[in-house]
Amino acid sequence: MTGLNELDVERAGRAVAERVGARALTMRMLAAELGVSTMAAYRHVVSKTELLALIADDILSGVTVPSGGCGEWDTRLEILESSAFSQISLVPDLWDLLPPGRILPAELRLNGVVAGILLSAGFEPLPAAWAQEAIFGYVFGQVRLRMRVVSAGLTDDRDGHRGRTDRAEMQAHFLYGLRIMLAGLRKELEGGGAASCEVHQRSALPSHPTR
Amino acid sequence: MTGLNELDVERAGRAVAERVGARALTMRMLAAELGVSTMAAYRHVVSKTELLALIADDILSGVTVPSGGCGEWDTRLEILESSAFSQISLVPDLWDLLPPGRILPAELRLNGVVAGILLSAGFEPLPAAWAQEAIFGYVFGQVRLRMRVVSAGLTDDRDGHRGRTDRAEMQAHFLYGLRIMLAGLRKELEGGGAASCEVHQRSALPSHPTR
DNA sequence: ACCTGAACACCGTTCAAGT
DNA sequence: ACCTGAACACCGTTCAAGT
Repeated sequence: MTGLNELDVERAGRAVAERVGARALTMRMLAAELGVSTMAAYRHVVSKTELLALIADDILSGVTVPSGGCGEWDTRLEILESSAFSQISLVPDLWDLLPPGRILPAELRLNGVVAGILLSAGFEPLPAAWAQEAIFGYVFGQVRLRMRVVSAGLTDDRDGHRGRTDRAEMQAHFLYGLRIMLAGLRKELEGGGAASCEVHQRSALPSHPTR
Repeated sequence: MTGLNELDVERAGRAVAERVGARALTMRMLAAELGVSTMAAYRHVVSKTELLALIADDILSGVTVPSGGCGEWDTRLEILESSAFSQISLVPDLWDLLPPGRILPAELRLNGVVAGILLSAGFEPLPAAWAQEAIFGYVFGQVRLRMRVVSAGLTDDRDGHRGRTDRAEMQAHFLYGLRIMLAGLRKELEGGGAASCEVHQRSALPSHPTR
């Protein structure tokens, strides 16, 4: 046929990464998946790091963006962030290996959507940006925590459907915390900015370990 | 002298990791820091992974645990988690490289403290556990986000104290989201469990990317 | 233009020696 | 018991050839 193209490489990379995790993914593995020599992929992606960025962008593009008339702002955020959580969970380790200081196009788009939802809810621009980062931080942190927990609890793995139960439980835990956060945001919206006061008060937090 | 011991190795490892990050830390670098051959450290730590676990445990041991009479439950949580945030931020990449499914002793201890604070606040055991995981997830997620942002914004780095400003701003953003979360928890405590309802309702979340 | 195979500069770690 | 130096099995990637 007419040879590889970037999409082939990205798809194969994503497939392998979903199976074994982004950390274990190897350029040689990728080549084997494509049935091609080790260096062939480099004709279409400049580096492994860049390949991972492509995959991550693709995965974030799969996040469900709720339409405007899809309920209150908090329901819309819940839909979006739940989808983000399950999408991000698809490829283990991927978000540990992304090039630092690099914002993916899909990430930017999602940030815009979330900011829009928060603004429509009545937040001022600055608090909206903070809230958006707080939520995103929560999502990423939960993905990380879940990975660690899942790895830890493989003892009762006798029947095959334990993994399924775990996924549902993961989602439940994630949703619990997300709703806590949304409740806090709702309160912030009504009560008027209790969270942002006195941020500069405690300038020197204890950063010296006791050892 | 009487040679190396585990503490020497851990301290040198931590020092190097704080400078260059846990990802860039190399066993050969560590040896150079210790003024010793590449393999010498292996007499005292079984692997690089285990060394990182030691460092991480040490760092978490430095988290400030507020004493019982130190204000309301939410103030105590704020103190503890702020300290956790700044401690965890000390060594870049460390929490990306920790052995999966491994709970550190210091982590266990902190979990216990947080759980105790939540129980004393009036949470039932199960919601307390969920809330604790939600908070921890947030903390880890913020550390990750901050690393990415700091790396991204190195353009206006002309005067030397830009890093300081960033650190303060990081803390401010972190605190904002944490207080949102605490406000949500307070509401949960009063209003009675709106967050945990209907977690099994939406069994199949959209996990198929549009591509 | 696209692919290959050998090679390079790393890495964590094993192993046989040295003291 | 502790340390060393060479070596091994990987990695991502460069480079000179091949078609």
